[in-house]
Amino acid sequence: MLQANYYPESIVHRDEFVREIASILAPALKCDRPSNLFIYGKTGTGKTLLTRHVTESMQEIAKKNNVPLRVIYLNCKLKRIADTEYRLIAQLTREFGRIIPPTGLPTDQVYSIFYNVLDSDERIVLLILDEIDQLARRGGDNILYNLTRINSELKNAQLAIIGISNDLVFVDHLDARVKSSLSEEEILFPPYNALQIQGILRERVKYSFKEGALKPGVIEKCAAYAAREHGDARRAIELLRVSGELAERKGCQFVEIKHIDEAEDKIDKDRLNDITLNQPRQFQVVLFSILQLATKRPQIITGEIYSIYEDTCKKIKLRPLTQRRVSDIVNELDMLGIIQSRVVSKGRYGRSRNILLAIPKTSIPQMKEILVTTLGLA
DNA sequence: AGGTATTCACATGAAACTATTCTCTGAGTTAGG
DNA sequence: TAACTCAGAGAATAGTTTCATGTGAATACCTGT
Repeated sequence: MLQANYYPESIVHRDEFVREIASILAPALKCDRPSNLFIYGKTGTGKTLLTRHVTESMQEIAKKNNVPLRVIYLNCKLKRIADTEYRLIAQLTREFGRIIPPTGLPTDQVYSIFYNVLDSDERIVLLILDEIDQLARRGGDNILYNLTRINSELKNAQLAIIGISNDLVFVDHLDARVKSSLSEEEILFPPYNALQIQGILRERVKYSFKEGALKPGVIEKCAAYAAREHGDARRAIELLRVSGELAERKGCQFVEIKHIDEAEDKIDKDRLNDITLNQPRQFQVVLFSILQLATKRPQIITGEIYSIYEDTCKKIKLRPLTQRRVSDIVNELDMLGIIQSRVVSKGRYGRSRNILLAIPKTSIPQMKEILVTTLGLA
């Protein structure tokens, strides 16, 4: 019950935003095109949740009143679904019941199929693009440009876009035209504070824990922990869930504060192991090289990594990648939060990236172990 | 001493390439009328 | 002649390589005092 994809009935501490979103989108219920809406805020602040909540209830009302309203939700980060221009349009077209192959067609052809289905009936379409920043990053902004302009080509249907992003500066990098039309309306979601997170947790606890299963202070501690991490409610919920599982597995009657610490530890470890196991081979080799170096000294630079990396490749008979690519891989490991890197100039001695391991020392041996076995290093 | 100019060791960007998966098209083939 | 088969052309994509250009400050190299 306490899972990330579970959408609660009631929404706590966000009434004003519900109202705001609803009022912006309201014209859709009268068959008018609402303004495009752009919502941004950090992860776990309820952006997606609220948007879906509002649009879902709108859909119900529309159904009752026979308004031809269609809401489409797409997460642009989903690999192989909607993360490129072609796939996005293809997926949209599929939403209208057409079958579009995953590859093989020219993009403009898919566009025109999409125009046709979309325009085949009179209707209002609300397109929710979650993590829209990913889309713009990978595909450039002409996808968004095309989408925002689409209305002028439609005769019957009308399309409004709701963009959701957790990158706060994302809009600034957009083309000015796209920017202005995409954010006709803007809403900023602030992070929750500890008190609000407590409220959210209490609400959820009602459904997923037995009465009195939590020792006093547990919720407070969870909330405090999450608030420290920029008010991410999702994290708080996950923490509570894992604590519950741990307590249960140990046969404890109550969830206690110590379970939270254990849970925190477990979540981190699981995440790390998961990443290490599921990365492509080349990533694993790079990571292994970093680990090798990191045990010797705290600060590492790109050049050192590359030479160790080359040696390792030789050992396991893997064709080494170029330095250029390894540099990118290091960058991606940074994104994943395994390392922390910073570009520094060391004057006469060049310019490089200073790399620090961002994982607890205690889990290094375990990670190494995993890598050694999966890579087949003797 | 103070001021420029160099220089290192990569970073960062853009374009082009490779291999894979998939569609569409049209020529050639086959089977039935 | 209609239906079928199958090779070839063309797309999209992920993951790279190639080529080109950028960069910040510790040093080297002046210059005039």
